[in-house]
Amino acid sequence: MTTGLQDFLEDIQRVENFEEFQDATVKLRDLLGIAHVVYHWVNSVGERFGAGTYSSEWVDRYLEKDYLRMDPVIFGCFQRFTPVSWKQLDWSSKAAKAFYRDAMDYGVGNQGYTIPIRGPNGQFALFTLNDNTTDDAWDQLIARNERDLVVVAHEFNKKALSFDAQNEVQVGPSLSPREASAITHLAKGLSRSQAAVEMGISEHTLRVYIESARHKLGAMNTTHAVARALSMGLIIV
Amino acid sequence: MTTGLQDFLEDIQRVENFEEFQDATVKLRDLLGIAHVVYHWVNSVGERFGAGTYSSEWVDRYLEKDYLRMDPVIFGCFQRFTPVSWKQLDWSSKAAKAFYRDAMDYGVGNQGYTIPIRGPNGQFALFTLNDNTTDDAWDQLIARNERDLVVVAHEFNKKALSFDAQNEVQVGPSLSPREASAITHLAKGLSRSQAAVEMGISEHTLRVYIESARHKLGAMNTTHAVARALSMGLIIV
DNA sequence: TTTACCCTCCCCAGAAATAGCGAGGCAGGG
DNA sequence: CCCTGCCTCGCTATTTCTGGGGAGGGTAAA
Repeated sequence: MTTGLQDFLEDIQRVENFEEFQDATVKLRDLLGIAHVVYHWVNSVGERFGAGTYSSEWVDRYLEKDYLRMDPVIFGCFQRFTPVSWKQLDWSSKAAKAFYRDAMDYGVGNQGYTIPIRGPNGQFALFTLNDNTTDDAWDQLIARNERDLVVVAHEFNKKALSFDAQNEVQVGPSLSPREASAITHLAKGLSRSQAAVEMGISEHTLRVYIESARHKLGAMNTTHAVARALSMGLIIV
Repeated sequence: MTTGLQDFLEDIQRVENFEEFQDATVKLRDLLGIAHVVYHWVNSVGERFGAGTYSSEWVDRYLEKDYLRMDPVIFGCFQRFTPVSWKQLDWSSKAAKAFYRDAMDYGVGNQGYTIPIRGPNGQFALFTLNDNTTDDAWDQLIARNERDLVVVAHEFNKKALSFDAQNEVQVGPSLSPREASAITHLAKGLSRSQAAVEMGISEHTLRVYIESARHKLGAMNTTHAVARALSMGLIIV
């Protein structure tokens, strides 16, 4: 560790509740001398959890306007493994530009760096640093802390997951091999009859797998089941 | 960084092909003075990519016996976010015990530490350290390198992903807001009629969006379209 | 201004999926 | 040994989707 982040890691590990978690984001912000530090996650059921230094006005507006569905940071990170500087993202669409302007108006800085983190059952979280500064200054800050930040982001996520585990006793469903196979074929676009041929079983049997998978996944129909299996990482197309 | 892993990180970043990737695992093994270092990724469909210091006999046997389906390391890591020591896993089932004995016979050490890593589109990889030593010695080694190893694991995965990306020339399609919205509702489990109500339009209109999205995505049916939109990261449920 | 894409609405017939019931065999863990 | 979970197959009626065909108006870029 080349900066003071080493000590900060110890702090995170002592976090025991949401308030302390929130405090940790503030502390990290001050430590780095930047405008904002934010952690939030989106899970496959649509629940959300977040902490950070954005103003509550901005958070409310973000939710109200459903910016989640047009935020280039979300989209960019969703398709990527590596952290991204916001500059690298595609802000060309009209919606994205409007969103960007709106964010600035609510005190979000022009420079951002977001680390995507993925957990079990399709959990997807983002850890973001934000500031108002020049490209050069920002790049230097990132370059200096790049590796440590990955570790910090993971520690934040670990904590967030541990909070969540208290509430949810469930470990997420799992599919039997045949169920997974059936759902996978459907996700590839095969009809039930085609999938049955592919698997060498009767369509009736295949249907039982789909039904069974549907129930395990708590899905209302086949399409929903496929969507859930995909976002929980139970199948891969 | 508290160990020599700092320099090693530079090495990984210079890796340009599979041979160098493989060499990097060997180098890390020697650096840490342990028996094995292995990176591999799992793709529940069966595709795999891997590099490491396990003997080819063991790798072959692993595949031949389909150990992927009963390996407690795979299972454990799949449900977890944090790295695990193999000791913490559940080795109580008959199949797991047989697998463990077999692994020992093929030169795998009794101590293991595996870091799960998840990427876009349900990518799931494992980075494993392995050695033959006492519990105490192993715990100390891990404690000393815990954080650095997370970074190292991520660098390995980044490289592996970049090799894979060379093969795929993807310039995905994009959906119009209404199309994306329609597909998102279907992915949430709504029927066409429900989704139409939700969007405040007629079911006929909704159908046009779905059709249009289907064509853009090159999908054979609605389920396929939803699956593609999800795995391309075009929608978020 | 033209072109292109987006949003909205309509009809119909055939294909496919769904919900609800059933049955039996086989393996593993407690 | 029993129980649970998995794999396999069957029937029927109802609902939903799919694949064609239309039409008109809006906005934005070329």
